[in-house]
Amino acid sequence: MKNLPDKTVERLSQYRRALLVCLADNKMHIFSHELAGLIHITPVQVRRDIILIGYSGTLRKGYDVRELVSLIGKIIDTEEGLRACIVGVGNLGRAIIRYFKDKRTKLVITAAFDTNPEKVKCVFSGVRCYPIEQLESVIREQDISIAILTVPGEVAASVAETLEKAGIRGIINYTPTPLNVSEKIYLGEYDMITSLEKAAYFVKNNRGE
Amino acid sequence: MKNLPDKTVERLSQYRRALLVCLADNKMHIFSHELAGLIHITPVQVRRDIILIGYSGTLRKGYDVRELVSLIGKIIDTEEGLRACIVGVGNLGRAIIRYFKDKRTKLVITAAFDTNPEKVKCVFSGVRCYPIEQLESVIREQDISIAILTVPGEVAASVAETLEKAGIRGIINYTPTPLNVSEKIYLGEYDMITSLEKAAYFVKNNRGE
DNA sequence: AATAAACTGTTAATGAAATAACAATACAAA
DNA sequence: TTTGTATTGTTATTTCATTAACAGTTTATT
Ligand SMILES: NC(=O)c1ccc[n+]([C@@H]2O[C@H](COP(=O)([O-])OP(=O)(O)OC[C@H]3O[C@@H](n4cnc5c(N)ncnc54)[C@H](O)[C@@H]3O)[C@@H](O)[C@H]2O)c1
Ligand SMILES: NC(=O)c1ccc[n+]([C@@H]2O[C@H](COP(=O)([O-])OP(=O)(O)OC[C@H]3O[C@@H](n4cnc5c(N)ncnc54)[C@H](O)[C@@H]3O)[C@@H](O)[C@H]2O)c1
Repeated sequence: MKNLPDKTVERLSQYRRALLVCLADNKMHIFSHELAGLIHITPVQVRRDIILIGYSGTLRKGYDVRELVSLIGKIIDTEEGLRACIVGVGNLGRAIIRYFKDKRTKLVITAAFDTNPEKVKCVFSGVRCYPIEQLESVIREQDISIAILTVPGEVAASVAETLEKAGIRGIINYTPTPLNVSEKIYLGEYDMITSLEKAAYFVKNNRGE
Repeated sequence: MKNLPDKTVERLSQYRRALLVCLADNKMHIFSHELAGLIHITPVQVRRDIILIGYSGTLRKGYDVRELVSLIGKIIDTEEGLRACIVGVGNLGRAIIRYFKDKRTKLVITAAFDTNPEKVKCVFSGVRCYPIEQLESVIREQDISIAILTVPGEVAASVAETLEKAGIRGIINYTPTPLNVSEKIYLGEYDMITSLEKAAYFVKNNRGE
């Protein structure tokens, strides 16, 4: 499959989240306008995305939810699954560990790291916390591809360097410190202040979404 | 000032974050390529954004950091400041409260809400937690414009409804439940699973950022 | 049958965002 | 001076994303 647009990839993830809720409700088919409504976009966009991934629905019946979920899985997930780790088990790190627990089978948080001796060896929502010194060895042993960075901002850069040496392939940075890593590594930076300031700007200017 | 593009608004927030670090380092001028490097974009884009907000630098000297910070403030912030609240003081809620503490003067978290009697009346990083029953009155009294939603997914929709009744103008939803609120209300939905799955997709396909 | 309604799928048009190309100018060095 | 260099600011172009328009199908209804 050719490279999908960035935005489509994001929406596929959202579609799947919504579709899994449908499945849980025993809803087996869904129309483009229903799916669109669930995530606040237009039906046309849903259909375009779906065409883009090479699926098609049946007229007057909509899309088969299970098939669509499975196809999105084929695109986003890997056969063998990917493993992720949390670096920095503070409030945010723990929140994320707990949130991910049992959410996905092909994308699992398998390890956490911290410097605090009290946290090391603890198990948080089923995830073992290792001392930061073992970061490299654990990442290699467990074949962890993605790291979620929730350490204090001051140490983010040095931790990122260690992650790079350990052969990590993607970093999600929740730290306020922007990182500089090799081009080869996928880097996602998320700062809640930006989210909130964006909201503030739109509220100030009386613009809805 | 005319309505700025969405993306520009986001970048302005990022610029300011970076610029504040510069100021703290006593760096008084900055070139477009320096600022660009700090947030991984191109110098041209920085210059375009800056032109868009009606500022101009001086040749061979770059942009005046303080002036730029102040101008971005004029755009994003309001004179009197905006207030925000946290609804749901769990791990995530506490992490956010702590993170925002003392970060901005014009955008402040002034209240938190929870149903848990043990949390009510507690003060988290300087922010008082009120019982959810007082949500409406506190929002009106303190003139809170933005709510950050970090309650369990199951109650998100009903809390959002209460927020709407209380006259909230923006909601930032970290809950996995997509919300349906009036068009008038700014709504930002952020799901970490989407961020992680996006990372997984790009890692799988060996594409960097 | 014929007609209407409800969808999907596709192509065309528009709009937004990013990039490229380059003109203009200040400063430094020769 | 003159020339070269670094940097901003502007316009043009390209790319990407969204929306609009509509053609085509299936089903239900008369
Ligand atoms: N992006 C956002 O929106 C957002 C929101 C909240 C917090 N944050 C940031 O996320 C980070 C974590 O926030 P928090 O509230 O959980 O902080 P926290 O202080 O509770 O947690 C940080 C954890 O990192 C550990 N740590 C310190 N140095 C370490 C190192 N070198 N290696 C490994 N672990 C180390 C600490 O022991 C602690 O457990 C901070 O940088 C904070 O600014 C970001
Ligand atoms: N978007 C993300 O990336 C992300 C990441 C982690 C967690 N989450 C979500 O954020 C939410 C909070 O996560 P958490 O780990 O902090 O959970 P948590 O269970 O620790 O916190 C939830 C808090 O909400 C309170 N609460 C429950 N019902 C309430 C109500 N009706 N009104 C007000 N408060 C109420 C609880 O008492 C608790 O304090 C969950 O929905 C979780 O799925 C999202």
